[in-house]
Amino acid sequence: MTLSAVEKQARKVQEFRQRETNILAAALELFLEHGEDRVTVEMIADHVGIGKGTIYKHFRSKSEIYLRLMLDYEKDLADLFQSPKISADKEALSRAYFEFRMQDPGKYLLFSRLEEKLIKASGESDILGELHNFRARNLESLTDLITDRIDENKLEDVPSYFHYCAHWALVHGAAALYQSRFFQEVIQDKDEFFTFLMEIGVRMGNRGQRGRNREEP
Amino acid sequence: MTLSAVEKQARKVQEFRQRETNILAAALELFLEHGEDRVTVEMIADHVGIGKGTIYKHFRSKSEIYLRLMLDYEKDLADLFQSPKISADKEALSRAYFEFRMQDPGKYLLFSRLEEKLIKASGESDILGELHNFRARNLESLTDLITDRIDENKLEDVPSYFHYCAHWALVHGAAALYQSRFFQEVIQDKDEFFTFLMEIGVRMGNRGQRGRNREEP
Amino acid sequence: MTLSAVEKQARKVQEFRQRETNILAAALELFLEHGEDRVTVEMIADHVGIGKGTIYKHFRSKSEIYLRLMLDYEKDLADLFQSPKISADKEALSRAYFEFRMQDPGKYLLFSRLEEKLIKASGESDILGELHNFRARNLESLTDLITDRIDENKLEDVPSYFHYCAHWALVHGAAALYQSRFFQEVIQDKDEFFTFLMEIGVRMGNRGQRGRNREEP
Amino acid sequence: MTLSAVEKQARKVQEFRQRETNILAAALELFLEHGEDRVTVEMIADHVGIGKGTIYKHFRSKSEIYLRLMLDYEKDLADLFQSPKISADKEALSRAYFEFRMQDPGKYLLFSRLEEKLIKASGESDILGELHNFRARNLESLTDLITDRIDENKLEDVPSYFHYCAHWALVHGAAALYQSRFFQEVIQDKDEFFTFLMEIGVRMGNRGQRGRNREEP
DNA sequence: TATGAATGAGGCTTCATTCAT
DNA sequence: AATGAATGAAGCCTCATTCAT
Repeated sequence: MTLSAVEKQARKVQEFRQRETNILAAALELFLEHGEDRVTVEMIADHVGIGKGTIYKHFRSKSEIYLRLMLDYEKDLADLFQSPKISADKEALSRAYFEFRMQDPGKYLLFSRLEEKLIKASGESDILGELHNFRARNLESLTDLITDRIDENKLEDVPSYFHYCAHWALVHGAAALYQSRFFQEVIQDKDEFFTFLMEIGVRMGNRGQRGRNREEP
Repeated sequence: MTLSAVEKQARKVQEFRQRETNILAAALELFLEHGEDRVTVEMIADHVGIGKGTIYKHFRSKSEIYLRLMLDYEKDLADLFQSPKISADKEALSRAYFEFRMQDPGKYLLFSRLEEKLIKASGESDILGELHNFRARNLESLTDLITDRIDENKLEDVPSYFHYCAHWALVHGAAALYQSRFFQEVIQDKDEFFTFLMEIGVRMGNRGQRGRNREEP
Repeated sequence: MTLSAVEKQARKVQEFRQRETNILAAALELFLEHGEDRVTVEMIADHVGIGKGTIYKHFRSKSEIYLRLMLDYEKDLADLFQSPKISADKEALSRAYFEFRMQDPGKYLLFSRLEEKLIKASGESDILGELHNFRARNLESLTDLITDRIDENKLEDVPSYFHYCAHWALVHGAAALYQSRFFQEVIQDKDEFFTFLMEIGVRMGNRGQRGRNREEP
Repeated sequence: MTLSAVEKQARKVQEFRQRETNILAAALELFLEHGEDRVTVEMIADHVGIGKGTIYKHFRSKSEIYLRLMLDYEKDLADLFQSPKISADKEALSRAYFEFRMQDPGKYLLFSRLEEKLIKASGESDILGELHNFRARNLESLTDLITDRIDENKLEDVPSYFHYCAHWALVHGAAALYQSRFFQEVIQDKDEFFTFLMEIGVRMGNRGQRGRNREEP
């Protein structure tokens, strides 16, 4: 009987967590579909099938939903950076990073936008501290990887952040391109094009040849 | 006297036009400073020193201000593409484009954001048609330029939009990078870095060498 | 014709001011009737016959309505203190002050409550500064009056604020008593009683006789 | 075993009562610190260390907590009125009453506020009946005391409620004065001042001398 | 044409109270 | 009896847009 009580308690907690997950999922879905500004807290609640007030048991404000979503996404990215398979291989990592962002460019850009928004709204307060710490840690491991490659003369000898920032820029732009209504009509062969773009990204900053062209005589 | 009446009329028209310019300038300034969502029509009017209603004599809605601003910016870009000096030289054009966007990344990203917003808000209606037509025309001339270079074996033989889209992506990412609060702390030598990035952009997609390659014979 | 334009403008301003007055009057009436917490901004608007938003053209927040009401009331009181007839006669002033507060005890207590509320809500910010300055100025003139009377040996020789604070306390209590549902049933002859109380207030702190006892040998 | 069951039952009841006391104490503390409007039922529960729902096993509503608190306070006052030592001596009683209210003016005013609030909120329903009965009983004994003193020619010959109501007013005002942010800066010597005020209260309404009169032979 | 007062839909958030476990 | 998650009414405030002058 005591066990059953414990079980019940556990189930309750479980359900509560599940609800949080549901809220986040619903919010994300709606944000992606309509844009975060056109999604109200009430819409999210309705979409989950709960009351408006319940959302505020889980999140202090709409902004906190933004934040949680961003954090979760950044954590997923961290897993990538820590994955033993690829975290040691600069090219593999480049590709994995590219693919991570591009597997849902809308999501990536959503978070990009949210970050700006939160920064603007929060004035000086350091709401995004945790997020930025996270990201900084991700980049640290990169620095090592890049420094090694520079020492091996494979990468151009510039500050290591040149390399990863350049890569970040290309990937970010790729996502924006992917989402752009205008370019959607221009880019007829998406797969081919983004493969092309990814290869540029992978080789970008290589010594003696910036780009992916190894078979040069 | 009739002349004076004509003159008066002309002055009036002149003033009216000037006011429009002022509104746009004020709007742009405020959007950049506070973010478009936190700028009200009233703020714009106050900043120009006119009444709120007057703005609606010039623009049907706040969105139309967005649109006009975007259009004007795109026109400036068109001037670049038509400039005889650089429109024939792919590298020069690349650089000029990069610099055009990066001379005020905040502005560029503002319009990027506004475009998304308008698309989301307008549903299916084709508000941005004019803008997109404009842009398409700009790209057309590019296509020729690129095709020629491909024929000369200078550029990789892929559809020409591969080239300019890749370039667009990099530039877009560069702007985002420039504006990012997080990366502002990472990138210590902005000038150097963005020169590095521009050079990547300029050579990107070149045959036999993707990127800039100094030690090439 | 120019005149008529000017007149129109003046009338507009006049109407705008009138509306503000109406809002304040409506707010006061409703606050007194239902208690400030049970009165919504919408109720006030409805009572005036205007839209909710209009209220916010005149006042930044509900609190600012509180504040304006309090300030207006305090100004009325200031007129009393500056009135040449009574401002020189301590007893007359006492009576006038008593009567001022007691002519609408509910109003007085409303403002008393609002003051507490604003202080609690505003944390450290000095919203009530203007109000308190006002009041302080009112008290200054009192200090002189009282000092004189002390020198004439008419009032007990204690710090002058002893006198006016004691008086304040009695008047405040009188107002509370007047409004109290419980004491409304106890006090059968209101006029007589409050006259009695006022006389106590007037003589309070007199030398050799605290109270209104004239028939002392 | 039966005994133990009885004991258990007794302990349960005991604990239940204790919890009620705790709730009331926590509520009072929080109301005093933050103001009753800014204290939620949840805050009270947290402060006691129990669940929010439990509070509703003890009190039907938040208002009922108000009521119980007020009643308890009024009971404490009743003890004073019934205390044999002072209940026979009008002056001692005056002082004791003054001190009772002034030993925690914030508490006194809190209940004063709550009473108004409940009256306003309850419309016509007689929620405060019990409280008022209580209070009326307290005053009855006073009436006798005062009547005696009037017969002895010590107090002015006015309805006895004149005397105690006047006193009530002064004490109430004293409490308000004590709590007032504005007067806190004015009154530099609190102890001295409130002693002064109390003495006024004690002698108030005395025959031939209203107030304390030191130079009496 | 210029104005700016008026509007009211709509968004976010709070919190007393309920109720299933 | 105890719990605390869920609820939704209700309140405050914003702001794009309209319209009478």
